Amino acid sequence: MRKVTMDDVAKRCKLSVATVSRVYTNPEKVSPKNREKVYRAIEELNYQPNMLARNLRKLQTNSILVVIPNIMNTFFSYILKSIQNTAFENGYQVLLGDTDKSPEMEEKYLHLLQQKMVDGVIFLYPRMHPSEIQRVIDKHPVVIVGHQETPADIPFVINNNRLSSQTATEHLIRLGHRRIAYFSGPLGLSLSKERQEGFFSAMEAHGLAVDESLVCEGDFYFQSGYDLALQMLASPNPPTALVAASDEMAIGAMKAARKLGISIPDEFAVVGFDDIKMALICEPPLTTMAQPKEDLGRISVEMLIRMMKGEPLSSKHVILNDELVIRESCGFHLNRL
Amino acid sequence: MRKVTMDDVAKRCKLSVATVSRVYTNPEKVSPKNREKVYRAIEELNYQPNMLARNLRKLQTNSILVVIPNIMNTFFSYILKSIQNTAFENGYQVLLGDTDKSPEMEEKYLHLLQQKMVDGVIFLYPRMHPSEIQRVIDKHPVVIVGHQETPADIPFVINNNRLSSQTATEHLIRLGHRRIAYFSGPLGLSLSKERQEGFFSAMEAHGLAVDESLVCEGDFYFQSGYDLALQMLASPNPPTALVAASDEMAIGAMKAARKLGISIPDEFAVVGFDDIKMALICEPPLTTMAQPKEDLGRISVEMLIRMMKGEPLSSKHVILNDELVIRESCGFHLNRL
DNA sequence: CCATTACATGTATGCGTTTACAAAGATTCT
DNA sequence: AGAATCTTTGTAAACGCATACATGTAATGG
Repeated sequence: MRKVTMDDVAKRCKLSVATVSRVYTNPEKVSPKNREKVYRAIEELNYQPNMLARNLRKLQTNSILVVIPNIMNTFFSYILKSIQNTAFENGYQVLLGDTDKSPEMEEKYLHLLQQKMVDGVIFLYPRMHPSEIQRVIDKHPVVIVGHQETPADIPFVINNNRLSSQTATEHLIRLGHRRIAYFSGPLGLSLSKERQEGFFSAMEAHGLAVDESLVCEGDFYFQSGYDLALQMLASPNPPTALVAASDEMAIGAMKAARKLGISIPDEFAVVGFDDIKMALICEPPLTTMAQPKEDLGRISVEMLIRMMKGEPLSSKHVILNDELVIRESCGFHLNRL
Repeated sequence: MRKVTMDDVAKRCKLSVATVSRVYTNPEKVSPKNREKVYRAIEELNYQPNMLARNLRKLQTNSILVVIPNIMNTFFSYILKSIQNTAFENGYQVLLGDTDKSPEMEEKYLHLLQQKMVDGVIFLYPRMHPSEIQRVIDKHPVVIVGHQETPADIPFVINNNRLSSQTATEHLIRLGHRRIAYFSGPLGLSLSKERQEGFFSAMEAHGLAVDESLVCEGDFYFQSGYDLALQMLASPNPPTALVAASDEMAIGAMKAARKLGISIPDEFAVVGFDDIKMALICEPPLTTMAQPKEDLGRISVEMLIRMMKGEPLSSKHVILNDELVIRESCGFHLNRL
């Protein structure tokens, strides 16, 4: 029982390869009688079309590449999951490109486009410079998720970082906090800057001074939130609340507070960003700006598919809104705004 | 700037396609002088070989499929990450197949093998029946991770569930606990059964009776641990310790304990299984059996690559040992065994 | 100096499909 | 009935590369 090709099934049912091929691509073009014969032959021989040949002939692979900073991060993997689901429903395979946040890796993966290994790519939170991206992809279908600094007109879908950060900050202000700290992500990233701006503008809008010593740059991860908070909370004039640009940092900060015997939310309120799985499970459950992860994934795939099919995009840039989910880390958790 | 093929670069440097092709596959077979010319032409034309053609010609894709129950689960995604890294280092792409634990999805993804879309697959924690797997893969390279019920001789790499569960239980026993609860995973899975056996055998070995009302079947996830513990801890005669077959369930149980005002580890000790990221971050940090996730991933890829190359396997079945990492959820956390 | 070998290159075939085109058969219309 | 049209099928040419084989050229040995 060696490899069975389309020729074999053609012989088997005494038809040409062309008609056999047609029952796959244009079943309605072949007579019901012969179609039946072909199906039977396929069944009997347990034939499966060779995708390599099909791909070469059609010059497409029906697969897309997802370039992702880190699959271990549940925020990213949630989006990835949404992407995979949507892709699968539409008959696309997804190739995984975990970059460990390295621009070099990003570029390597992008080359799969010119090599025709994938028909398109979804680029999650790129670190590469936009103009570099443009240079590499050279008119291939790409949609970017989570980053809008794209002078080249690459389609993207993002959330409204500035607004959301503002909302988070205002939540704390409304709760009576005046001395509020802010932990940002790496400021090299535009989304970090946007979120930081949102914080500043909310403070300003309410006539609150920002103590610069209370705004620090982290790296989005747990440890940095922990370290930063440990130091800050032990200082002479600690903040009463914190806006963190990621849930992990927020949770790290809470852990630091607990270590110092500072109770949350009574003595220290914190709000995070992302709504990762842990936000619900940690102690106390974290109030956070929930990003529309599912939509980010789904919409990006839908856009990409349209591009790959050469259909027009209703809009090249999609901006989604986040939602403040209030749990217990800020107090007054029964108040729905 | 149209699609540039190997013919173009051949013309450009006034050589045949054969020699151009050879600088990719057997550079040493072409004279240094011409090799240089080819390189230059490639550079000038910005040529990238078309993988579709190459794949068809060589009847292989240099990519592997990873079938995975759920990428959102950091335990799985850790292994996936290790797989991706190893694959990348060896020049392989990884295609993602998230199944949401559905055997039907598993089977669909497995078909990519016969369709030649991938050269081999790594099958993480399959739910399909082994004989079904055998039927579908039909002599293609496959290695299974985390499941050994494979009458068909498919290579696998697993951890020693029975032993580890025993070790975890003994840790609690040594700490003086006698009334110990056990939360298992779905008992349809062989690894759940193995872990449960380990628990029972440890108890028996120490002459301890197992109260059947204290062993419950969960589903590995947070919520089930929470629900089970909430009920059990509120009962008249609660256990003083718990062995959970997953970290998520363990953390769920700790959360339930906290809700009931039961202090950990003083009134209730718990040990988990897996050593997921959250185990370090949760409160208190969880003592757990750490699986060799990195090795599980790396070794499975290494085995698969050998198989794809037709090289012999030094051993078809690899069994790795877990490691008890002692943190604070059982007390006496300064004691290294 | 020619026979033998080693090396470098070119020619041409095939990998397994899809599809444009041609051909043949069935159907409709005048 | 013959022309015109539609439907169904077959023939053959790609798709872009790798490679067996043939050819040509340089190096080696007697």
